[in-house]
Amino acid sequence: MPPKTRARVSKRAADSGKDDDGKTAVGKRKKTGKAKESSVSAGSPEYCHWLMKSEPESRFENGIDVKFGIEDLKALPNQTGCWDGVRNYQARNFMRQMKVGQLAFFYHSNCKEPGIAGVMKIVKEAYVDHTQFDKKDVHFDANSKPDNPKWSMVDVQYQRMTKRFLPLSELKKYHLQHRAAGGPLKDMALFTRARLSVQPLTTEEFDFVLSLEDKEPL
DNA sequence: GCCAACGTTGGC
DNA sequence: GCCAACGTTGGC
Repeated sequence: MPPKTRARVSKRAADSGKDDDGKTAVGKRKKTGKAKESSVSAGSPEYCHWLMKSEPESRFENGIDVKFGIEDLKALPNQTGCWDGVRNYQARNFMRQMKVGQLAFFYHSNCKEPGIAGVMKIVKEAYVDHTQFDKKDVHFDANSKPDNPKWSMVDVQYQRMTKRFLPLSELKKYHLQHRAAGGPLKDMALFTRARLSVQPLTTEEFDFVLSLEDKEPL
């Protein structure tokens, strides 16, 4: 059985050279079992902003620490890393829609204070996540074969910290307000698709969240 | 540590 | 292709 873990990033720097060409992941893919694969072509909106979750606090999975917070991304060469370890089809499919230059929130999950810590940029589009073939990796997937890889990743580069940390609790208050009275966060995936580790934001959602930087905490 | 929510698996 | 059982996510 494939590991069904939350999305997580390794401490690996992204520039390690050997990546199978970045385009294979985006093109045709075989149907893989029963998981629903949303497709861009089927009239779904094309998103251009994202939110990606990772855990900033130490947690051990099979004896391996999966901690990877925004400070860890910042510390990598070129402040760039590959977002490996995503083992959920919807999350993977969103990564496959990402384009170079697009912005994503770095979200801290499963920690003291969950919320948005900073902004990063997509610097390489989807390509094969090599950790799926690595028996020693937490995210090894015995069902995935190199001639038909299941999982993809993108490279992200640190851009900046948000001017202040934007806690989940605050975002949730806005979400509830907006759901009741209308507003940009009424359908935010963070709340409507709670467990999705890579998720899209509309421009309105993204801009509204960024505008909170300059506001007093709610 | 609890547990609700929800994605995935597998029997039928 | 349905759906109950199972396992994981992730806030609290």
